Amino acid sequence: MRIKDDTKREAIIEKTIAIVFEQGFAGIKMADLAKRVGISVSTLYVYFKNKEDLIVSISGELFKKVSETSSKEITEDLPYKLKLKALWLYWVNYSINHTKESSFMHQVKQSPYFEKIPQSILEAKHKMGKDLFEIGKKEGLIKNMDNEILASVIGALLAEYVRLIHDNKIKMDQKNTDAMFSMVWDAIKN
Amino acid sequence: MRIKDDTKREAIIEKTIAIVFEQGFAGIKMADLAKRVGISVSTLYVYFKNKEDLIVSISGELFKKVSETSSKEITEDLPYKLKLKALWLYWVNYSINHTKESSFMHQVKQSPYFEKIPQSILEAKHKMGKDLFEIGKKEGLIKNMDNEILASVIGALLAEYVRLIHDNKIKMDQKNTDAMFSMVWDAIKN
Amino acid sequence: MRIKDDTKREAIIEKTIAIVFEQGFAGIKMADLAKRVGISVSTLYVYFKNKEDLIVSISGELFKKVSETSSKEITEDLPYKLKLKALWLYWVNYSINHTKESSFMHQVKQSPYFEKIPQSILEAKHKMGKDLFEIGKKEGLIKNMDNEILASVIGALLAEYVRLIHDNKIKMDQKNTDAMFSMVWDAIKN
Amino acid sequence: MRIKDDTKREAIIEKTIAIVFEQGFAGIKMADLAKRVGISVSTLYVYFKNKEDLIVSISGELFKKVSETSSKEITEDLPYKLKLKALWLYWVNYSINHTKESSFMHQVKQSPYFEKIPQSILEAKHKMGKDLFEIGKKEGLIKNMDNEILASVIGALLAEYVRLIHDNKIKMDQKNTDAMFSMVWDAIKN
DNA sequence: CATGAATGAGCCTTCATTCAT
DNA sequence: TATGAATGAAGGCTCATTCAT
Repeated sequence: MRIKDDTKREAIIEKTIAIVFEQGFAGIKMADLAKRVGISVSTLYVYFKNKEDLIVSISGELFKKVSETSSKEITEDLPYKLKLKALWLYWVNYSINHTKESSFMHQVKQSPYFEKIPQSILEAKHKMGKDLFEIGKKEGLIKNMDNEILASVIGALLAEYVRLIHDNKIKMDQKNTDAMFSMVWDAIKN
Repeated sequence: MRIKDDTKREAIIEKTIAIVFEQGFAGIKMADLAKRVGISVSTLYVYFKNKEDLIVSISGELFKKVSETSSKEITEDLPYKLKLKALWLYWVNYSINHTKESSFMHQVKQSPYFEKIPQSILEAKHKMGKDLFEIGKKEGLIKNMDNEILASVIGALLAEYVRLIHDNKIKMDQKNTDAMFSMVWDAIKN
Repeated sequence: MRIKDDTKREAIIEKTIAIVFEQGFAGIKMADLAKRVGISVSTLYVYFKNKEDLIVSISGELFKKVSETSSKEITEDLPYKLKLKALWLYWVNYSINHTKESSFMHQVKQSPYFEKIPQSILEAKHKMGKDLFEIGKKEGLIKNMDNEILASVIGALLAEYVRLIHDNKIKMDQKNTDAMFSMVWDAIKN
Repeated sequence: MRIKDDTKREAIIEKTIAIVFEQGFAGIKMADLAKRVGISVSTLYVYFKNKEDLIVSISGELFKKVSETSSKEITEDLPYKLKLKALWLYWVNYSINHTKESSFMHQVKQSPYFEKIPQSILEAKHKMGKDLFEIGKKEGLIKNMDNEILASVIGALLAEYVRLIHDNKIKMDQKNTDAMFSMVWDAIKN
């Protein structure tokens, strides 16, 4: 018996993300997806139980990967603000270079599928932010606000910056990036 | 002949907004909507040409109303920061008190329906922001950035605040509101 | 109380015929028709019981009028062939000058509505043809065939000629008309 | 995987033609059709893209088949008139034995679907007639008229004959067929 | 008589999912 | 595992006709 083809699974994921980027979740039609991947509809169901499983699985994997790699980006021996900026820059770069994946995650967050993602995966992401914010607050560098708020604010401004760049409203150069981060920093600094 | 009931149109709009709040645009089923309103499906088509017309019409009316009323909120004789804060507060209050409408508008912005809204309606909204920002920049009070960016940042933070409140992550009290606005102000101030 | 307006009835009939000419029977939408006439849908139902009644009534009136006027065209003191040609010319002219009415009658004949037309009206039409053919056959001028066949053949060639003219495949000039009639005559003459 | 059943496609076509024969194009209801064939409605859409595709495809196939087989009927070594008569007889027979298909083609010609039939298919049909008429005209046997007219006349008389037979107004025997063809011939001969 | 609102009954089409090989 | 066929369950929209003033 043939073994499930990992390449095929990757292809399905890639095309799904592409479709969501282009047309949103409502744009995922199992038949279209299969055609884009170059397999038959039924084969889709060999790799994913159903449409929801497809989306939730992809979401989980994306969130997991992002939180894993970004936690590695935290360079220990840097002043707090620069440490944050490094992370911020990493995120901006990731978002720009992985536009489709970012878009996917963003859309998932506002969709009913988000609740179906295993809590464990999301917690890892929260943990990292929590640690970082607690340090900043303890050192009196950033506002003493709920982590959720701080994360939201940073996330929102990040998303806006990326959106503006993607829509060609502004360029992503040193100046704009610095300006945008200074807004972020000014917003949360004490 | 039977008299056209203006209440009926209002009811359709109200229920539509409620559905979108609960289940997003994909949740609008003409049959369900009709049932909720207490009319027959075909009657829906007496008031709106089709589903798209329903959504776009409602969107247009919402944006129009919001830009009209909020422009009235700009109190002339107040220092710039307070003027902005007053407007910000108005928006926060509007968003909180009109959660569903806000959610509707937010969702429209990210949907393909947004492009179908008559340009004239959206321009009015842009105009107000533009005027306000130009003054602030001329007086050297806020960062000399593209209006689009400033509006995005303020909008994003506003949306986040409202979302946090709605999700019961934080309370909407004087302290939090002030803190949030200070983040906004710090982000854009010079 | 206002009296049923004969002008209005005529207008309905005229517009119905126009619609059928442009889009066939399937193209008759009561709402469209009303709009074209400039009255409300319900008013349509004041003048005609329903859609079928509308079509059947119009058909009946058209067939009646045509058989009445064309029977007047039979000039008594002419040789048989010329008598027939005169009638043929009258029909051709009528068809050309009343393209829409002709088209309507033609379409009715092939529709289920045809059977609903009162037999009495159609008989008058048959009678005229019958008389004419009987004379021709008695005098040995035309083929001794069933009247139905003769009428069909003449009618078919007439319709074709009119169609060709209407589609601009040929012009309606003396030459073509003569040629066409000679085909008719050659076809049925003894 | 289940094997696609060619019989099924044929069945759909057959039932469609039957419906059109009985009730015209307006009588085609996808649900009824599916029930007649004994499949589900959605299966219909596996074989044909939509209703229009169903009708146009069937039309195309019918016209193609007819023009192919009838062109084979032209026996080379026969005097012109007899060659024409052979073809005419073939058509009459075809029309009688394929009443429903003939009716379908006749109705398509007068419907908006006709324009959707690939030009290439129709051209083959035209070509055959053209060749035949040109020979006749060159030899001075038939009237020097536009091919379109000649074809129309023959077609119209053919259709009438078939209609009369089908409606039981006359029988299809040697005598009537000969008489009818003699009308055709007399109409077009020089 | 005149009318605009209201509606029920249909009809076409889409699509995720399952079947059967 | 892989697949094309098959389908049930919707969902959007149309339209002739009736209602109520």
